[in-house]
Amino acid sequence: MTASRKQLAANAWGSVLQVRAALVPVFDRELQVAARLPLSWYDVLLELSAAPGERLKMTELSERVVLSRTRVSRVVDELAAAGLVGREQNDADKRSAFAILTPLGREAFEKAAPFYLSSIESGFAGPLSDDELRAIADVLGRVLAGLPNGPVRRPSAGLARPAHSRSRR
Amino acid sequence: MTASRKQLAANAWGSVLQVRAALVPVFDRELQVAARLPLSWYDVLLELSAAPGERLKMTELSERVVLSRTRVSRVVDELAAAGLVGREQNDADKRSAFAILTPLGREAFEKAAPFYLSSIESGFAGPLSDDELRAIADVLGRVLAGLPNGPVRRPSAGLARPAHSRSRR
DNA sequence: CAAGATTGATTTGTCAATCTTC
DNA sequence: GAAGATTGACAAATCAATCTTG
Repeated sequence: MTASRKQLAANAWGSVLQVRAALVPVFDRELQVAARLPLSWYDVLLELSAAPGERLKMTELSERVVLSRTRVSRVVDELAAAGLVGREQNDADKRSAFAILTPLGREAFEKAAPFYLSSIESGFAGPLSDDELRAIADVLGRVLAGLPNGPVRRPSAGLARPAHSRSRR
Repeated sequence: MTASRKQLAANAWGSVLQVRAALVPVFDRELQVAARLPLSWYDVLLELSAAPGERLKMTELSERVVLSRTRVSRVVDELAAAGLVGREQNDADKRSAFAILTPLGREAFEKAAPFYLSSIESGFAGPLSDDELRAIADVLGRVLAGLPNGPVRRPSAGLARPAHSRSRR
């Protein structure tokens, strides 16, 4: 049974859907148990940690996080209420404001990250070799690069390096 | 900059999240425009088409479709209201009922499938070789196989072959 | 009382309208 | 009047409780 191009494509796409559907709820729970953070919070903290000055405009944030602009507004509200991020005026353009990581937020993220990374290893990466992981990131990265919106690359989704080490674009 | 195992894992996982987040809304819209079907309907029709007798118990259906048991109940309601699936008694076990594809449902699915497959090609598979598609399905398939719930394999997510041609496991 | 399935309440996420600043 | 962002109305998805049959 030689699979047609369409079948190959559909199988690959289907596997992406299934893996994410199976794993997201698991990771979310594990994170909540281990670090009291919902995945959506973690994602925002991660992106802020990785950003220069630990701050991003809302639009930038929603480009990086896998969340809509609207949703980001709400999540940042929640995070601000919890004291994990703050909002700061953008003097150059008063329409936009920065979301900025607080010390508490940094601490929360740094505590949570190892748990999340360990979830990824045990639920996802476990049975895969380094080369296979590289291949996935590479191949799916090319898919993203080909999309209208341009490549919205994330920092490793795990531990952020110190802010100044990232430049991008 | 040699990436650590954890970074590799996080990157690969992140790319899965991003690809699915970027593409699902696009495919959903394209399907609605082309065939007046939401993706969730399509998914159910697909699984029923691929099932022996074009019928499945609700639990079986929710194992195959990327939807919760609850959600499947509701989607099947909608599909039944639209005349695309019917419900049928299971005489062997009256607790459960079958969802079964109607002729109208089969027709709707067969009309929609080419559009969906073409979305997959243009939005996802486009820049990838056959081997790369195989690699993704294979590697992510192994991830799924390693999960507690056991591998929930889907039929090709595209065109279903006639019910009797599927046996597998 | 466990398995299969559905329903009601709640949460989560999105869309359209709005407000402010450029 | 367009860009950046938030808010209220709505749809989608999940959780807990329920009902029925085994």
